[in-house]
Parts: sequence; C-alpha cells; structure tokens
Amino acid sequence: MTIDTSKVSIKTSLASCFGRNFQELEGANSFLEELSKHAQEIHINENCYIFKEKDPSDFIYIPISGVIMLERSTSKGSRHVFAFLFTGNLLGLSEFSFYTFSARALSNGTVVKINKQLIQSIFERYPAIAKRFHEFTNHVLNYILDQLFIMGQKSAHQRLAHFLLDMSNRIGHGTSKFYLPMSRQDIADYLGMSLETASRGFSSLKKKGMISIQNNYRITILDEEALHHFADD
Amino acid sequence: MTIDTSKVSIKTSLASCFGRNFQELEGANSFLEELSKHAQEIHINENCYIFKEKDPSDFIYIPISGVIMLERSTSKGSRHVFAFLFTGNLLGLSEFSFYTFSARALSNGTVVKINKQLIQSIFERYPAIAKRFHEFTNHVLNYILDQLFIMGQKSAHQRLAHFLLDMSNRIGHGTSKFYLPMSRQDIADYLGMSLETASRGFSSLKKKGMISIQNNYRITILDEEALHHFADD
DNA sequence: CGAGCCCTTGATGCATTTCAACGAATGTGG
DNA sequence: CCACATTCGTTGAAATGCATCAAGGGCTCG
Repeated sequence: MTIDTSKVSIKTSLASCFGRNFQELEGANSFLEELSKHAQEIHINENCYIFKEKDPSDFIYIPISGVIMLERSTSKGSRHVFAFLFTGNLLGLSEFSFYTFSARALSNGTVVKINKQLIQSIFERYPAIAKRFHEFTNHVLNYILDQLFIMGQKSAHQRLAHFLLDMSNRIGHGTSKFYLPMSRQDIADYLGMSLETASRGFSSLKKKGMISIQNNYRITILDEEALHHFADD
Repeated sequence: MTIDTSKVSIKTSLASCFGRNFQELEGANSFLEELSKHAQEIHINENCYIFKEKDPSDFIYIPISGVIMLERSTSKGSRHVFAFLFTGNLLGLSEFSFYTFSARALSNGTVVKINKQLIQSIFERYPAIAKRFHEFTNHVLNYILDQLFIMGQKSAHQRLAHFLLDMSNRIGHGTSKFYLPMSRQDIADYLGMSLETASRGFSSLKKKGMISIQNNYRITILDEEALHHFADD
C-alpha cells in the first residue's frame, strides 16, 4: 500500500509538480520519506472515478501516468469538463471539506494518494514546501483565468484552436504530432459547445490546412503559426 | 504615507479578507504593526488604474472602499472583465513577476498597498497568516471555477441572472435592493456577451417580474427564488 | 460480415451579435 | 431656464453562429 519514492516515474512526477530543484528545498527529503511511508500508489482503470463531487476531500492526488478529467454534472443531465490532468499536475487542491467536482480516469493509470493531514503537517514543519505548493496553486489560478478569458471572448472554433495548441504543449511537449486522450464529447464539454460544433471545428481547421487528422484521436499540427493566429484573432 | 491599522474601516477590511478571528492568529498583531509602518493607504479616483497589465507585480492591494474592476484587453480592441472587487476582497495574488490584467477603480475609493516582500517576510515568520492567505487564494480559485462553469454551460440571460444574484450577495449582503456600480458594457464584458444582449437580459428579467429597475443602476430583486430557478435552469 | 460506437456532415431553427435608430439622463453655454 | 450636445441604455431588424435534429460514414470487435 505504500509507495516507492525512489521510482523514477514518481520522482519525475513530484519534480514537475513542485519544480525543478525540488530536492534542494528544506524538508524535501523528509517529505519524500513520509510519502513513502504513508502515501499510496493507486492504479485506476479507464473510466473509473478517483473521487466524486461532494465526496469528503480528504486526499490530494498526483498523477503518475494516465490522463484524468475533472467534471461536474448539471441539474439537467449535461456535463461540464473543467480540466484534463497529466503527469506533473495535481488534483484536490480544494480547502473545502468536499470536492466540488468529480475526477475520472480517461485511461488506465496510476496516482499517488496523499492524506491532506499529512500534507498539512509537512507544510507546518517546512514552510519552503508549503510555499512551493502555493505557487503551484497560483499557476493553476492563472491557467483558469486564461481559460475564462477564452470562454468569454472567443468563438467556438477559436476555442478549439486554443485547446489543440494547449494539448500540443502539454501532451507532446510542443511536438506537432500527438494523441488526444479524450473524445469529441469530452472536448465539447470542456469548451462549452456541442459535440457537432467541436467536430465541425476539427474539419474546418483541417480544411484550412492548419491541422491534419490521421484518425479520430491522432492529430498533427501542420501550421502552428497560422493556428496561433487564428486562435488569437 | 503610512496607514492607521486602528481605523475601523481598515480593520474590517482585513478581517473580511483573513477571516473572522484574524486577530487571534499567531502573528496577527505583528502583521498589523508592520502594515501600519510600511503599508500605504492610497486614494484612487474613478476610472483610474491601480496597476496595468504587464506592470511588475510588486504590490498587493486590499480595497477599503470603492469598487475595483479587473480587466484585460484583447488584440482586437475588445475587453474582458475578470472580476469586480469590493471591500473584503484582495488583488494582486499573482506569484508571477507581472500582473496579467489591469485593475481599474469604478468609483473613488481607497486601497491599502502592501509590498509583496513585506507579505512574504510575514509569511515566513508566521505560517498561520500564510495559511489563511492561501485559504483565501483557494476560495478565489473555487469562485473562478464556478464562473467558468457558468460561462461554459449557461445562456446569456441565465448568466445575467447569476450575476445579479452574486451582486446582491456581495453588494447588498443579501438585500434585494442594491446599486450596481458598473455599466451595462462592463457587465457584458464580464459575462462574455454584447452590451445589447445584456440590456435585453435586464428587460427580459423585468418583464418576467423577477427584478425591477428603478434607474439604470438601481435594481431590486423581486422574486429571488424564481431568479435562482431561472439561473440554474 | 454485421453490430455498435464514435465521428462527420447536412438541414433547420433558435440564440446572440451586429447594425441602426430612438429614448432617457446629465451637463454646458447662451 | 431652455436649447443643445453627449453619454448611456433600450429596442427593432437583419445577419450570423451555434445547437439541435437527423442521416450517413468509418472504425473496431465480435
């Protein structure tokens, strides 16, 4: 049930959450040690929930592999997708006692599950770690602000262009060819549009020669500059 | 140039930022003392900027009186409004070295201007204060997530209904009659719609008997329950 | 080969934007 | 105190973007 913090996959995940020189921070080693004692490495199957909206938010999760989707369902059966999380992200930041959205695995994967009280006690002993963590929160905040900006200002097809550029950075680390781990419906629910509009967006960008579509999930960005230009209006 | 932390207005503003029993926190008094020595109370005139996008983000501001609007302008001359801030809010949370939006006063008012380094040094000495501050950040994050949800899922008139309910809570503290400090254009830019759509939204809600409009800026919520119901679909 | 799933495409209708005109409130100078 | 200009909000009509409804196409897996 415990984890092995010497594993490369876990180390890199932690490093990309907490920053490059994480190991040099005061308390970093104690933190890792406590994690290896008390944290759990959990495997999650495709389409299974890590937690659901209104569950008590007692844990924080760090994705090691796989893709996670944060979603909330509306009174009317429809669904909003808040985010797609990859290695190097972090979920369960909430200071509330309940989660305000659900977290679902889009693919088989593993996460490190950390008790919040453990995190809290580390923070109290090692302010440097706490500071890093809160810098992370701040980056999330800025990311969401950008998303809010895009949702408020851009047309459906522009939002899709933004999305593809973002995915290219986050999945392919900037490579033009990458594999989308989510369905058209997921993308539509993330960008606040219908499935059909999302699909038309793909077709339109393809016709404009900005992207090519090998198959439904495999995309290549052909003209990144044009895509950027289109996205930013 | 320094501030008087014994002033009731300043105390209540700090209390509503940092929570009810702020004074009981370890380090609260030192914090207040340092503020009275090093922070500044600044008067801002209507329509003047407190800071602009891309300015170095060296300060944090706490509104004491007046209303502040956070905005960002697009490449195409249009504008996005991120938030309206009142007493008890806080601006300049960013951990980046530059602000990612501008802050403009919608009315004459005063803010307390605090050097970030001062805040940082307080945080290092008094973790309890830091913790409170980061809880605050977390509330902001959740607020923005809700906003994102609304932007992605709701129709224009529903977004307006949400907005009015939010303003009723924040301005009138729940009273049904309140004064909107922003123009229709500001509201439209906040909710991602055209000025005309915002205006039609007001008319429509009025015709449905949910609100009444004394004059452009003075609004009464007549049927809060119906408004809630309409907003939530 | 056929079933089922997801994606695409077309046609239609509704929501929202855009363009344009009008109305209400405010301020200014005669 | 009254024309007049100015600013801001409302309303109408036309155009557009997007959702919805409906059908067809291409995978994948049995």
